[in-house]
Amino acid sequence: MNRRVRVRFAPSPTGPLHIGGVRTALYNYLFAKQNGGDMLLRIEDTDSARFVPGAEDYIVEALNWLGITIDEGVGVKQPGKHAPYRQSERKAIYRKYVDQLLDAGLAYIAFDTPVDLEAKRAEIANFQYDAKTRGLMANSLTLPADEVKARIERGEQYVVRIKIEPNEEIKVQDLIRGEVVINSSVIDDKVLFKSSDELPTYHLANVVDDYLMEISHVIRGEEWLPSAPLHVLLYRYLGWTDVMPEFAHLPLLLKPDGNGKLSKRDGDRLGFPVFPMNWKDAKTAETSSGYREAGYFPEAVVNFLALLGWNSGTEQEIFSMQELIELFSLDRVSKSGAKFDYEKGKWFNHKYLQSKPLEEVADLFQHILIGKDIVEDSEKVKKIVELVRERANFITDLWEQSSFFFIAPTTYDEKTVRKRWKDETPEQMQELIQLLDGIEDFSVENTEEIVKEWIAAKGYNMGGIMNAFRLSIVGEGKGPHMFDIISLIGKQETTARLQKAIEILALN
RNA sequence: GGUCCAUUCGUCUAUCGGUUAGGACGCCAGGUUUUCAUCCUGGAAAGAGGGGUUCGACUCCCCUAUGGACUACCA
Repeated sequence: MNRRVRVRFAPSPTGPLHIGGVRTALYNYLFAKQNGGDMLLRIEDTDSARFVPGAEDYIVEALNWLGITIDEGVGVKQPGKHAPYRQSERKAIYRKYVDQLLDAGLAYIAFDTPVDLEAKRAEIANFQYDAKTRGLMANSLTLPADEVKARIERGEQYVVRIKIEPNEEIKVQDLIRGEVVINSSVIDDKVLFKSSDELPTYHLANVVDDYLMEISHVIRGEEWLPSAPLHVLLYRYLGWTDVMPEFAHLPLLLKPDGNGKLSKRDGDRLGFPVFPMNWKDAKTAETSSGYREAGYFPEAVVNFLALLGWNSGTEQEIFSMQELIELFSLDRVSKSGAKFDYEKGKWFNHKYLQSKPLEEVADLFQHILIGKDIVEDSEKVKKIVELVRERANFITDLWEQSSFFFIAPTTYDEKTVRKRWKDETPEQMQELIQLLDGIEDFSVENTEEIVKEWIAAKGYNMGGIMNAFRLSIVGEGKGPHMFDIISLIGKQETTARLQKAIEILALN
């Protein structure tokens, strides 16, 4: 079948979008764009009880930040011809299909309350609502028609369940896993619709919407694989087999340590973000950290995520979104779950930080400086960033690497002092002050030449002088080339810092 | 418990019957450097186990083990 590629990302607004969901969205997007198709965003809010305000906006903003653009649906100015794209707003649409199934005898009404079901589960081991047990329950298959009618009229709550015929091999063709076969006897008569809120459950809403929205490919997490046969059956029951989308079930993102699927809690526990952006929980007032606020570039997050479960088959590791769109393919998606390796994520960001235009990085750093009430000439900031960025993984690391350019040290790293500040040092530094004070041209080349000549002439030890010099200027034994530093902070600041170091360190 | 999916270095992965099993992150060592990083070079590090099929299996099949998902009037 040759039809337009249309995929959807269909999250449930029960909280912030988590990184696994982001990857699902990304793969959908890459697939759609590669095939010149459409990417839809549909909000699956059929569970009124779990709805979280703000979650939808969060999802839209996160996708936007990452550069995963939506062509149709929620978050788009002109949502599209299949509006609305929020399932809660599509109530009226689903009822029709529920009735169609009911009329055809492919679904039935069940009155069993959660309490009844609980009791049955306690009573019968491995209880499942299916062909074997539905005869024991209170439903339109066991109750006389007039009683069913009466109960409904009385306002009794009910659900509509799919009627699964037992003992049939249901085949699902999966683009990643090949053919998956399941016996219909192990599928239970899933609830399709609940009268309590007049809303369908995921299974029905999902199939109906995918059909109506002309979805060609369903690309979703592996957790859906077990219910895929049910969905196949639903397409059949509804008479839509010929336009059933193709399925691709993505491997899961697993915890970096131990076992299990990566969860929201792992972020706090292991100290790295599992969300694209910060999220403030309205109830607990807790904030979960996000990649954006942690200093990640969206390109790095996309690149990192793209390679968690997919590879190009080459040894290339750095890909732009455009390259990913060109190269992505579902048959190079791996089948097994991927443990989430945060260290590699850092490396990706490091790579992007190095390859970004200097102006862009400097501009981002300026914002951090402003936040610290530091006002500095942009040309100078650019030079500083140029000197220190290779040692940073994140924009936020830049401060730690360069703070001494802006603020003179007030304390001196103890270990470095012990190692680098000798008895003869104060006198040497005093001489250095004199020397520097006499230099007119404070350029890197000039100061370096003069100081080195002085060291040689005096017969001093190069390392001894330079390390003490560094300690005085930086406050510890780190940082870029000394002459680069002093040329940026200037003569006056340099000599002042030396003077101060001599005074303070003399007290030890 | 049941059903389904999966299984190559610690991690992400390449390999689509014949390779010294390759790359990347991380780790270790060396080099560069006035320091710390960066960077460069090198190194250690893998086919879960057992049966088949085959001239030949990481690769195909079966069993076992292990991991994971699902098993709600949640998605």
